[in-house]
Order: sequence, then C-alpha cells, then structure tokens
Amino acid sequence: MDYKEEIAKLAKKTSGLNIDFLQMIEIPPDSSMGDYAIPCFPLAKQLKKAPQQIADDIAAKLKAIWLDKAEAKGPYINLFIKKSCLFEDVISEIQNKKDKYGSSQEGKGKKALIEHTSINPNASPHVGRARNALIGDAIVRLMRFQGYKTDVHYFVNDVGKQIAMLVLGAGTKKPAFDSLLKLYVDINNKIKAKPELEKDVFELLNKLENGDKSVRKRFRAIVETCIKGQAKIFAELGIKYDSFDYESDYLWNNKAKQSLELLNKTGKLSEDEEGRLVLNQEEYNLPLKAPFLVLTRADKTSLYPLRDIAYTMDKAKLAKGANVIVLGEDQKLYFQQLAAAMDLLGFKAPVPVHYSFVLLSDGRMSTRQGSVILLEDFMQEAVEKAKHEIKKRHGKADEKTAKDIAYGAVKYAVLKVSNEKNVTFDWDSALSFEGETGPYIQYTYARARSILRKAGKAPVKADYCLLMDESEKKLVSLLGAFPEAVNASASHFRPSTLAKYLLDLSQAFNEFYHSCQCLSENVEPKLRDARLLLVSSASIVIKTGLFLLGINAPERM
RNA sequence: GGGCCUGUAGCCUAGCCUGGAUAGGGCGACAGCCUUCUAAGCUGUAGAUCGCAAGUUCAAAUCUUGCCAGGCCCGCCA
Repeated sequence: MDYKEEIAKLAKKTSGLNIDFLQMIEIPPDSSMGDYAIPCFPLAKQLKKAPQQIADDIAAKLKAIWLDKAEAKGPYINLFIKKSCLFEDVISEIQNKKDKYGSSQEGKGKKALIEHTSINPNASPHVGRARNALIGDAIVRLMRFQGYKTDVHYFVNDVGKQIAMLVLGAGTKKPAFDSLLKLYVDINNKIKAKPELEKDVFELLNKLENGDKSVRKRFRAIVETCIKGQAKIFAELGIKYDSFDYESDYLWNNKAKQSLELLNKTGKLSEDEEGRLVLNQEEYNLPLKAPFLVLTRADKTSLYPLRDIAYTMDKAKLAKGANVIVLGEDQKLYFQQLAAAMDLLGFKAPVPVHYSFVLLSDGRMSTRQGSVILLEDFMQEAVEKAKHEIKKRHGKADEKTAKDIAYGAVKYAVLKVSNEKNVTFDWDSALSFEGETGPYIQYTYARARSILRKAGKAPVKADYCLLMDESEKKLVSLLGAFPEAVNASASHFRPSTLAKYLLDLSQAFNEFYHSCQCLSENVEPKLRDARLLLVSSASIVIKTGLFLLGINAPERM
C-alpha cells in the first residue's frame, strides 16, 4: 500500500481543498515525529490563516483505518501509520518477492544498450579508469534489475596515435600485458626527446588506415594482448561485456567513410585551409573557440570523432530502448559535439553519464607518465589485507571470502562517491574495512545470516505489533524505502545513491542488533518469530543491494 | 577569454534536481561497552558562520546573480 497516496487522498477529502497534497508530503526528520508529515505553510496564503491553525484544524479531522493518529505539531501535521499495517506491508512483501523486492519492473519488455569502460588499449587499467567500469557495471545491474534487457558494449579504441606509438615501441617483439605500461611510458619519453619519431607514428597510422596487412596485424596483436589483459582483470571483479566493438573495424568496413558522405549531405562539411575535413556546428552554440569538429587530418586519414560518429550511429540503430554511455568529465564538451553531429544526421545521441577523475595527492593520474595506481595493484593490496584481517579473527583465511571482502572494499570505495565529485586516492582510506565501507555492509549481512543459521527453521508469519523498539521501527522503515532508493539510483544513473542507502540500512541493522536479541531465552517465541522475519528481510535487502553494486555478500566473515 | 562540475567540522562525505521542523554519516580525538545472536560492531562527548556577498521567499545548504578557490574542457590526442 502506498501511504503517501492514501494520505494525499485523505487530506484532500477531509480538508475539502483542491490541492495536490502528494507533492507536499514528506518524511519527518525523526521517527518519533511520525511516519509522514504535511507541512501547512503553502496553505496559509490560500486559506488566509496561520499554518499552525490550519494544521490543527485538519489534523483533528483526519481519520482512516490504517491511521493510528494525526497530530499537529506547529505548522506540521504529523501522521502515524498503524504499526501492524506498516510492518506487515513491508516485511511480507520482502518475504514474498525475495531477491526481486525493490524492482519497479519499469524496464520490463524494454531493451537497453550501455557502453562503458572503453579504455585505451595501451596498458593495464588504473583506478581512475576503473571508475568508469565500476559505475558502468552498477548501472547495468540496476537496469537489469528494473527489467531492462541490457547489452553491454566496450568500444576498443585500437586506432590512433597512442596505439601507433605502442606498436612503434614494440617493434617486432610481442610484449606481454604486464610490460605494456613500461613500454608505453618509454616510447612516450623517447618521442618527447626525439620529435622526428612522430613521422614514423603517422606513417604507421596511414598504412593501417590504407589496409597494409602486416601493419594491421601488428596493431591487432598488441591490442588483443591488451584487451585480454584488461578483460581478465574486470572479469575478476565480476564485470562482463556482451560485445567488444573494434574501432578499426570502422575503417575496414568503410563505415567511417560512409558517415563522412552522410555528413557531406547535410551541407555542413567543408575542407579547411589546411585540407582537413571539418563539420560546422555553429548552430548548436557550443562553448568552443571555433565551432568546428575536425574529422580528418590533411591526408584525409580519419580522426577519432569521425570513427566515433560511425560507431555511435551503429549503436543508435541497435539500441531499441535506453542508450547510455559512461564517459569521463574530460569528454563532456566533446560529447556535446558528438551529440550535435548525431542530431545533424537525424539520430538520437545516447544519454551520457559523466564522472570526475580520481586524483593522486600530487596531481592527476597519467598513463603516459606512468603516474598511476593500477587497479590490479589496488585489488592485490586489498586481498592481502583481507586475508590478514580474516586470519586475525579465524586463524586461517579462505581465498574466496578474502576476495569478496577485498573487492567489496575496492568497489564500495569508488561507488560511494557521487559521480561528479573528484576522488583523491589515498591508500589508507581506500583500504579501510571499517566505517563507511563495503566490508562494514558485508559484515552486517554476515551477522544477519549467522542469526538465521542459528535459529534453524524460519517462521512463516508473525505478529509485527510485537516489534516495539525504536530500532526495529527504523529498520522496517528503511527496508520499506529500498524500492525508492533503487529507483532513484537507477533513474539518475547514480550508484552512490544506492551505496548510501545500504550504509544507512546497515547502520540501522547494527543498532537493532545491539538493542534487540532474537535468540536469547528471555525473548518470547512470538517476538522471536517477528524479529527473525525482520532479520531475514534485512538480509535479503542487503544482499540484493550489494549485488546491484557488484559486491558479493559472504555468509560468514 | 569562454563553458561545465565541485566547495558542507582537522580530514572525507550525504542532503541540492523537487526550498520547510534540531544540516545526516564516516575517519581521526576523547570517554565507555565483549560470561548473551560475529567488537570488521555499538553508545556517548567535543568539533559546522553549509566558500564569500547580495537577491527571491513566510522559509535558502537547497533557487537566482556576482565574486573567490579546486577539477575538467575549448582544431589535426582519443
């Protein structure tokens, strides 16, 4: 039952006012003030009465079977829902729906396409780039949970100067994945010291674009090594892709060229004074110094935007429903240019989800300079620490649990921060297992599961009126808020919203855990049943929530 | 020069879209709580002119404008 709606209806009927109360209803800051509240300020003008008076008048008249009481407190009408109704609704719904609880199913029957990660295939991913993958994966999970049939795409940027440099650096050797970063840094330094080497880079690119078989092979070999290495690391974290789309394919299959022709038909394409093909985007009023998107070099070899336009057109054709792309904040303006080009071609651009960079205490991460924290290293450190912590408690550590905890910490540390906020990477806080962390939430789950294991057979129903403690009430109310949290998180593409919710829920559970016993002998059997169902419900919701963030919930830790 | 994002206790962060009741958390500090379901936990204390200044409003962390600081971007990188 949706109490907000019921309250709105009731308030409208009793007050006789033609006002949409639904918008006005809010949740009081403290549960002792009621389950819902209606602030009466907005009514004051219309009724020409003091809001306090209005609250008094209306509160006295509000009556419904599910309503325990309505009392005016200053200008607010505070509403208390009958506990039996409120608790019954929430707990039985969770028990019925189990791991489906919280899904709005609003994507049912719809499809979604999402592109994320799409890192340059030049080295092992650093934690800044990993932010893309982690946010992207959480969005994928949220959308699937909401019922969307979701395809995950990874655009492999295997064309361009950066890769050509790597190919040049490798020469005839076949470097291993682990050695790519060093190779990449070295060749960057080498070219910096000897700029005439750039000529070789462009020559490689030209040959690649014009279909030189051996050059093509050299590119593919090194890119494959890199993509395999990257995919393995992400797979270790439970992140999977349905399709790796190679940028170079857009050269071979002529789609880049074809989109150039389509753009030409718009009349906005022209050659600039140096022979490059540029797209006029004046009409879109983008904050650029010159309103042109450069699509080719003077030798007419393609630049990234052209290949990206071709790719984005393909995605637009493929995307039957939602079309989402996760991009760094550095791509914001560029993406607007891409979107403008799509608009010109009559295609709908994807919805961009932007995130800010992970910084180091002494500045930005740069693969080129080798000043990075590699995701692998972060994961490894976390696993070491998890093993150490488990051994401290249980004597020996099993690999699976250690990884669950370690990766939970890694993921949560990244996902709990709002997308648009910069993160300054700091080993101590990133590797913390206490406080606002993944392991804290996992620990909460393990505690709940431990109670349920010891309880043996689970009760089927209970009298929820017996749950009198403040901590119990708070817990139920948070459990009831899960669907809304999921919906807010999914619809705004903000995993941090769900991360925050799970933290609040875990805190509420731990407070309950400390103030209410379940299995103790002096707990009445009926109360025990009610509490066990509450614990079971909390465990279901925590597990589902963690799953949506891509975090495993170990049964013991 | 222009545009977008961010600014909340010593440090990190939620709330800002959709303005309302004492601005939530966490780390660190200090004081407590394990003979009772896992102390990776819980309770309490101290710590905030919500960057600054104006404006709108009965009411501003939240909306508007200006300024300051940090991040990112603005033609042949991707």
